[in-house]
Amino acid sequence: MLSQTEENYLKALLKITLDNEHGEAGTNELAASLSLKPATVNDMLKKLKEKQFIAYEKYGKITLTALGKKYGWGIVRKHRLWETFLFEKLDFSWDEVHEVAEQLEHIQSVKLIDKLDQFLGYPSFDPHGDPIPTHKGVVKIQYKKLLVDAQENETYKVLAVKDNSSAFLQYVAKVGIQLNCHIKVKSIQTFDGMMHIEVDGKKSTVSQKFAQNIFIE
Amino acid sequence: MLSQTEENYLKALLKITLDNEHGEAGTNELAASLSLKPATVNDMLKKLKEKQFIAYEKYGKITLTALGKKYGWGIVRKHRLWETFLFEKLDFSWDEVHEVAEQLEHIQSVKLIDKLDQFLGYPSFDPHGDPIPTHKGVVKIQYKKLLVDAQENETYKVLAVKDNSSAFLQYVAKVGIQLNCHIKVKSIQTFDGMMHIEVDGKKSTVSQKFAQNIFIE
DNA sequence: TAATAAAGTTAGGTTAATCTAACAAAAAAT
DNA sequence: ATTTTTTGTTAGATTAACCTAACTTTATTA
Repeated sequence: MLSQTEENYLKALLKITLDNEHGEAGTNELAASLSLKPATVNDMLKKLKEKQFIAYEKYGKITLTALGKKYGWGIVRKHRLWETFLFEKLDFSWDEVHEVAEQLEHIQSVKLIDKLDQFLGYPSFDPHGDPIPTHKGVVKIQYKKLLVDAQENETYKVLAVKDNSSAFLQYVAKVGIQLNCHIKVKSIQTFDGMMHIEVDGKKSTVSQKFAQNIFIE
Repeated sequence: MLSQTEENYLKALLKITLDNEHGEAGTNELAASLSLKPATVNDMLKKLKEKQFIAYEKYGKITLTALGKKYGWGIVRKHRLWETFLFEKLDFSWDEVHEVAEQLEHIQSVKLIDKLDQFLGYPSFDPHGDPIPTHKGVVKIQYKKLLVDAQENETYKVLAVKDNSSAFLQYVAKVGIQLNCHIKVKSIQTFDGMMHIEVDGKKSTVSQKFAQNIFIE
């Protein structure tokens, strides 16, 4: 069985390798993502390699093995199911679910997760619009289009958010954006990418950084 | 904030001090209850005293302070609410809830527990018939009568069970005993306390040890 | 009450997960 | 093609939570 710490490493590695082109991660990158020092991470990498969760040579890049991906996706599944539970059943807000799910994702009980899945009606997406893997394994629905790629005078539907930090999600909520809502792009400032948008009749101006974190179609 | 380990010590101490006459516990007793060595426990006792959760002098008995009791009951509350959730909402059986609740009780989020309490309809008892403390604090409903104290040819209602081990609970279920069901005591063997009982028309013979673990009225 | 047993303590050691400081290798820039 | 910067590694230390072995205090019993 994996320790909570090991689980967190696998989850972080999964995230990084999915974001990066070649499915690779580096020691410093991983350390930053876990708020740890590279030296600490280096020790753990040896352990994870030993346990066959990662493939990795000295001074080389890190990749997850099939086993590592399996465990990583398992944690993501638990995280997203718990987020859905908190949001749907316990009336947690969008930005509150993540922190508690970070703890709940480490509970060890296959039965618990499968029963929770059933109780929630086998949801396909979590409150942030991210897909929930089934108990069989990976589900990979790739959103490609971001608000930053939008064009003037077009209307788009919000599918998911990229950043799950509570600072960002509170901002998102303030602008009136929810999952599946429609955003009309009024105008885009070519100089700095600032965007004038309208959501349910409410007008706002958002930064390029903001627009890089909203998935649309 | 308390570590999971510290929480387990406080929970065990609460249990022991409630069971013992004078509200006291001993190092070896506590060690046995946690499946640890006395030397290990001794170290932790110093830490818990330092943090003002227990009162305790070298070679003396251990008692919980008001602060220690408060935390201890908080963990019991969480444990029993999660057990109720697993039993009521996720269809876990009587004997399966304990193990998973042992993990869930350590999740840190006041909001989570209060929302869970609300979601469950502010239950007063967990699936074993044990009272659930409110968010204000301690609830102490003392059952005094055990099946072992029953008399021949009388019928009793089951209020709770004392032992929560899955071996015992599976046995209880096999005999047909549920919370609030009625047990008719047909006869009692004076030599060894063996008891012939009937539950919903189903006849069984149970040992004195068994009868010492069923609360009745 | 003295001997024995039980309960509790201390000292020293282990492992997992972290750190800092110093070093080595690889990549980027001049 | 050197130098510099970035990235990654190693060595040695720390802390929490555990252990064993040896010891001390308190309680029990003969």
